[in-house]
Amino acid sequence: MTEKALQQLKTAETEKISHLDYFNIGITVDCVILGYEEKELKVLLIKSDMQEYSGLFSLPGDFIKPDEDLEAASYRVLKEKTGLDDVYLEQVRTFGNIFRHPSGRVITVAYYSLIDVKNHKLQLDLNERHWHPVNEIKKLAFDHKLILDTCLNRLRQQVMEHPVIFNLLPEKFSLRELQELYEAILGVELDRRNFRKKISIKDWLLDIDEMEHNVPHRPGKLYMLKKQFRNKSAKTGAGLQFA
Amino acid sequence: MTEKALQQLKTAETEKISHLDYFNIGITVDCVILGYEEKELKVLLIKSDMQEYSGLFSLPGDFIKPDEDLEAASYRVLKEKTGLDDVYLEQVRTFGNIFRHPSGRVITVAYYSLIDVKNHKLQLDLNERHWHPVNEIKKLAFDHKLILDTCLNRLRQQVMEHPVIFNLLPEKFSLRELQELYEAILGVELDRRNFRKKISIKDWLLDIDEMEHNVPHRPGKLYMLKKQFRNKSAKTGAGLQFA
DNA sequence: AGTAAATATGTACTTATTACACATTAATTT
DNA sequence: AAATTAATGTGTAATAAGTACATATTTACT
Repeated sequence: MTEKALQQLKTAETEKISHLDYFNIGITVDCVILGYEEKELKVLLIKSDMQEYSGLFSLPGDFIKPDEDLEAASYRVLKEKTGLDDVYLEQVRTFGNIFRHPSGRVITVAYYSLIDVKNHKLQLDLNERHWHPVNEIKKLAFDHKLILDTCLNRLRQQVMEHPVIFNLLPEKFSLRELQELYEAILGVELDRRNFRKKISIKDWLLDIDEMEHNVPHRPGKLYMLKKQFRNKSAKTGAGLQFA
Repeated sequence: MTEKALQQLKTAETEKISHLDYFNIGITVDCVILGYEEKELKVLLIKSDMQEYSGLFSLPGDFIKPDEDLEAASYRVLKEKTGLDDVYLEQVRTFGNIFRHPSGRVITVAYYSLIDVKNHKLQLDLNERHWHPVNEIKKLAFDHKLILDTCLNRLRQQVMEHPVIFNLLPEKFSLRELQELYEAILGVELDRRNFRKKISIKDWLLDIDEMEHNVPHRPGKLYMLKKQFRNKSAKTGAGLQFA
């Protein structure tokens, strides 16, 4: 940014602050990368490399590069940590308390994404990256527990209205698997018949006329998410009903 | 931020970028300040002071100060532009495309707030601040039209679930006034009986046993928002229903 | 052949949503 | 004072959605 340009940025209210002050704030993206394994919702965490938080885990994140769109930064972090790039990713909220980062002023934009754990071969032992069951997480570095909880709440709001969680499942799944996933996310038990009725009304699923294999009981039918809903942003439609 | 602290910030992925690069991004808050006047939803805009956008209006906003919480910055902007501080204010989304600001890299966090126009004496002629009917706005400086639309969509999502829009009305109001406000925000016509039924189920309103005055027809009863709902954040409660 | 464990399915009850019409009240006009 | 105007205030029937709940069926396993 040139000095001339900076002049233009200034308004009457801000003139007292110098260039260095303005631009002395770091901006990061932090990603809540969620997976689903063994009937549990899990989040990808890395060992914090900061002394202040030694022993604690934190969300993967990185600084935004000056020549990189905000959204691109979130996809980059996701790609670097998981190798995946064609996934659901949603911006949730920006966190900017002064003292949220012990080393200085850092504002972070939080995103969440949902991925199929089995579908990506992650080097878990390297880089101290691990999947952690979200229900067992008590404390994280920085304000990352708050960020995690905020993202989980947003996910819970989205989940019944939008077909967002299918990235957490394999391509073909049974209704039981889908119901168990909903139960894991919402933290409640659902009635099987009512669940099926509600899902069937949504008209999200394609009956592919295949059956489960290798289950120690009667196999269920398999379904896929209809193509038109794959990897769509949750932003689609607001759906206000009010006569 | 000290050099030592900066070292701690660096991760393997970011080491190639220098301090100056990291911190060469500006951060602002932009506020969509909404009011309601003459049965129209209006937004407070100021004349853009940038050559690139001469003649266009823009949202009020300002740089975040290094020693100021993000949220505090949004309240400060609101206070500076309207004189009000005890109002509903909600963070909506952060906008960070590279070229969204012609003078350099500026990421902005967007908020919206709702205020009672009559209740604050704004110096409209000074500073080129004006109320503009939202429905007549075709173009704004920067990406502010996108920001405005995003905030309006968020407001429309919130409005039936949370008692947020009462800041747009005087303290005492009739059900007709309230319905007209909903119609202005949602852009639809509502059935009077169904509207009243729905509002009465919410149990937000207090019947204060007063009547309208100075209306050229039969006066209606006046209501107030119950105290427990005043100036609450829309964040309260998610309300998932799924048996 | 019998048992275990899950699938698949329907109905009655309650609650919410929608569409729709008429008598009443106060101010204004004649 | 009576008539007119323009809004308020209210209820019901029909449809749709949400909830609680039980039985027969299918496959794998022993």
